[in-house]
Amino acid sequence: MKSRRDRLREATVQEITGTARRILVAEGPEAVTLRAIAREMGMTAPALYRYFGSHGELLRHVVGAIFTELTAALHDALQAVPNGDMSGKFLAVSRRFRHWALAHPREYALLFGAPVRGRGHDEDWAEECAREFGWTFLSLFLELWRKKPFPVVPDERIDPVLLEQLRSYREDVLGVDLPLGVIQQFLKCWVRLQGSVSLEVFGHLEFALRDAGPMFELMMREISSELDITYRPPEP
Amino acid sequence: MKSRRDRLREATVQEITGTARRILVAEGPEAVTLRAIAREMGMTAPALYRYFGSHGELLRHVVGAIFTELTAALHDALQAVPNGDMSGKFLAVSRRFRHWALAHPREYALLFGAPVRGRGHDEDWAEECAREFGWTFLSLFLELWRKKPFPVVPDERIDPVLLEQLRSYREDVLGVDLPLGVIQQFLKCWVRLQGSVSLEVFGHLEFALRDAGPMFELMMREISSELDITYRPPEP
DNA sequence: CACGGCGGTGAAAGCCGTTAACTGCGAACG
DNA sequence: CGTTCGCAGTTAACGGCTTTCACCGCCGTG
Repeated sequence: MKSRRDRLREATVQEITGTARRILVAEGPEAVTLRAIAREMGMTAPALYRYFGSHGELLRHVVGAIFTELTAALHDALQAVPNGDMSGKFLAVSRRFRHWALAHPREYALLFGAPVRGRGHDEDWAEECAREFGWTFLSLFLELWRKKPFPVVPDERIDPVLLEQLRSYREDVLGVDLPLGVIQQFLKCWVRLQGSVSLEVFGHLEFALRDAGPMFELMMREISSELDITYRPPEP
Repeated sequence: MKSRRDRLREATVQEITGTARRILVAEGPEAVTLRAIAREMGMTAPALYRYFGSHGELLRHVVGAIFTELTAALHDALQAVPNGDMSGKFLAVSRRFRHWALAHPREYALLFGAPVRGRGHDEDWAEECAREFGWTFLSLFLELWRKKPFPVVPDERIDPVLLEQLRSYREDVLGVDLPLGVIQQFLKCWVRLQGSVSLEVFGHLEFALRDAGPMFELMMREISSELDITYRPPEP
């Protein structure tokens, strides 16, 4: 049972992360200071210490919130595709990820740039949100393979050093029963996907491309053929 | 003709960027403050304004210096391979890039993370260094294609939006005469290369892999086959 | 030799995070 | 109902940060 106090507190926490994020979007990451947040809320900076142990802890909380929003966006894209259509779901989630990143570059930079080190007494709430985010893509990938298996390299043809890591990831983290080649393929795809999105968002393709969309679609075509997915161009 | 004053000034500039970088490596990017640099040099912070217009300008100068060092590292790797061996050169440069990034994660983050916006009266010295860095890889790629052409998609089968951008990049920036498919292939490879290195350096593969080396080599194998290169595993 | 400009200083303004002491006010308990 | 306790918030202050300003000594040039 939540007391009135608890509800108020929770609301304040939400207001804090909300204003922090508004400042992030409007004025960039270096403008997200305790004083600025407090100012915008009609408070003073030390009051924020009633809610977060430090500036970094607050930031990590914001990171967590953004992660869950991103996850929600992916799920939204997922559900907009009819349930049998695995190819459609895969393409939709991938495109939604890129689209979200381009629409929220500063949030993306916060989530996927050089990480904010150190953790508070939340231990790892942000980490938990990040894991959940990763899981939405991974679970889709695994479902895709189960429903419509694509060819996968047998264990004997995987680099032994890599094999061992894949195995421990499967056992210790996933706890599912799958060929390790599937996990290898997942990582390959994920690296290409997030890699290309990161480069684009951070502006590292602008030296040649004003609009990297076609390059992204080209990659999606290649990935689709690797996964035995029927590629369809985006709608709009 | 450089006067004595000019030589002294240049030496001081170098000392500044040197100590800035030492602090960056030892204590992280947020520790690279004007005061810290000045302290380490036995000066006071305002003195640095004789050399750089602002903290950001100094940082961008450091970025430029690091870019040229990275470029030098790539050239070093290049020349260690006998001159005819294009496959060897391509593999060597790619691996050296990853190796340098892993050996200098903080510098890498400064160069390839979310960019430091705003420019000083240098206009774009750092940009110039970045271009030169990009050019070392691009020129190698083009030489590779000229000496041993790999199959390339004809213009008609390139996305028209992409085609236009590739064309203007070729005309306005490169000024060379090549099929646009070559440039498309270059961008595809570069995105995979830098994308995977960025993810690894920023720790975004640690959720599954402790050592991403084998994944990188797997990618190099795939790229090699796309470029008709004879893959050879790394030496050590 | 005089002097002007360059490299340096200290002080100060205005940010920042963080801590500490203090103050009401609402809720809980006797 | 009255007391008390804890929580949200304040002000003041410390130290560090960038940046500007006024000042000063010295070196090289004319």
